[in-house]
Amino acid sequence: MLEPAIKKGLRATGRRMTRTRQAVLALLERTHQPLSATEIFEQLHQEKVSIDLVTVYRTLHVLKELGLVVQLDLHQEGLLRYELKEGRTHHHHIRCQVCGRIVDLLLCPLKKVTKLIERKTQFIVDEHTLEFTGLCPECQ
Amino acid sequence: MLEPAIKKGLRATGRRMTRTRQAVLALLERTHQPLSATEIFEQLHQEKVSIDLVTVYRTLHVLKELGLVVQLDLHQEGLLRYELKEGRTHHHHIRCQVCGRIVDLLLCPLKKVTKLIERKTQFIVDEHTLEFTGLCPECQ
DNA sequence: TGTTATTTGCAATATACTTGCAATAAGAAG
DNA sequence: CTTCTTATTGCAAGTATATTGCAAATAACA
Repeated sequence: MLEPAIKKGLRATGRRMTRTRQAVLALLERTHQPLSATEIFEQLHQEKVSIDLVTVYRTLHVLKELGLVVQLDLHQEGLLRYELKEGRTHHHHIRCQVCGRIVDLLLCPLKKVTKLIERKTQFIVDEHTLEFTGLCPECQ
Repeated sequence: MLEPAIKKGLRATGRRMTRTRQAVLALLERTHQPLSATEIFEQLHQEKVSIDLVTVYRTLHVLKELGLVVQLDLHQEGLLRYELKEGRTHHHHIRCQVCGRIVDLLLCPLKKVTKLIERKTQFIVDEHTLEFTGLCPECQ
């Protein structure tokens, strides 16, 4: 249960803990895959939780602003996914092109590369996307 | 001029070289930034070339199929860009968050990482996205 | 329990991209 | 150079993801 800490974060920014925010958070907590807004909407409807898709989008926006959730733009999906941060460190993902399963890669090999890019381009690097696709063991 | 070679590729797949395909190719050739479908559409219109946005999308689709063009999904843009392949090797990009300028990074640091991922996850890795955002020297 | 500001749902809108179909044009054949 | 076949185009409409405006509902404090 991460609710108490989250409630604090919400209150600190003049926001409220609501049924719908609880529902979205709880779903993200018990699902071990990054979810899209539509998937959250559909899953909650199956569970007879009444929530509008717009509210899902707005909730995800707030949770992202509070730093509770990470927004993912996986390779060749054309939509955004979200996963709970919950003390986890920066990492990347690989998605199976056949079954859609997403697996965490508990690594980021880009620290040195970022330094190199800053030296070569004179940019100040802010963020990066690094996402893989392939075939999972079951789908090969 | 890469037209003759391209014409061959088109003919070989039962396709034709048309005014619009020439126009899109020529624009990609003289522009040294990856372009989106909308940008191509607008630029050609400014140059008084009559072309429909749908045709731009379809043309890019064909050029990608023929392997003449690479499709890019940069970090936090929510649209696809295209650049001519034209003998260039696989590389990545950094985009300035302020002015939107896109600079080529003539590197891909992921060969070893890919091997590692395959070993650890048992996936067969197919493709990856690696794109950076930051501040360019002029916008800092 | 009442008050007020936040949040929600609904409808409408924005943006990127795709599809169906009749009209047009490329380019091969005569 | 004219004709014929078929790929290609433009237009209209459609799909998918995400955003915005506003009145109604609700959280949380007094």
